[in-house]
Amino acid sequence: MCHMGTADGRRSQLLRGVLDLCLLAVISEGPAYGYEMTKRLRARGLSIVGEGSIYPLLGRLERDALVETRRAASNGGPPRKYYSLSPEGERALEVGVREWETARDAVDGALGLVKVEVQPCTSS
Amino acid sequence: MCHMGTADGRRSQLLRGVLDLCLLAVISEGPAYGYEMTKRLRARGLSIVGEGSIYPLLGRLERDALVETRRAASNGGPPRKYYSLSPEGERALEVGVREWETARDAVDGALGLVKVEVQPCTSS
DNA sequence: TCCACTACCTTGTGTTGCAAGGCTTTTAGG
DNA sequence: CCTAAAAGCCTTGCAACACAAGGTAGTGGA
Repeated sequence: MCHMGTADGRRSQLLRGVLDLCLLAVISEGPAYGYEMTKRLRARGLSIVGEGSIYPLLGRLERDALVETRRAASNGGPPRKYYSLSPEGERALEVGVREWETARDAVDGALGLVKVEVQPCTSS
Repeated sequence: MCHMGTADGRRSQLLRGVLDLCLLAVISEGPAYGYEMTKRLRARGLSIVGEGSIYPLLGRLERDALVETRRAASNGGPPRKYYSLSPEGERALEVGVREWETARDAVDGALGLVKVEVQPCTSS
């Protein structure tokens, strides 16, 4: 067996409770299969997301009926399992994004990071 | 015994790995005792933070020598345990804030939330 | 044949936020 | 004096979950 335990420590905990949201967001932009999602997420800055993280998560999303699955053969390798959002999944994504924004702003406030009001630079 | 378990569900998980940072940030603005920190955090939008969350966390911060403690009598009640940042704590706060910003931006990107570039409105 | 890549999944472990409850000291009411 | 409430502190037990590691299966090239 193998166990390393604390690989990155804090950073891996920062994604708690948001990874499923990220997955839903990725799926919402078009059906995808698990192996590809890790690459999509990695390309977006979530560099540490591995397969061991997302497959249990995808299973949970499927169990909660937030995603629908469909099998399709691949050109080289085992058949892919494509995930797409269910109507409930879309709603969960919207709700989750709002929850994330709220929590994010609260943390920014607690950390003393100034929230910048966006104002157009028109010469009034 | 008592166990409720899933009180809020997702929202409580969003604070994973950031609560200690929030605590360090609160302490960095002046020594504080635990009971008061929950109120300070609540006033800043972290409405769900309870004592059961922060006391084990404060213990961990103390064990890791990120904070220093000092006892002081209170006007009514048991003596307060004031926490203040150690030099290591200040450094950990800086590093942690940067990690949070990175993770936050990555999540924003993965969720498709547009990042606004801040530009000063000076008449150049 | 052997290796590498694609693609899926499971098991085990450590961290940690939280509910619930208990302890101590002081002040207020009766 | 006795009780109750509040201010403070702390511990126990649990469930959630991200991750490392490893396992399986199919295809194609050296």
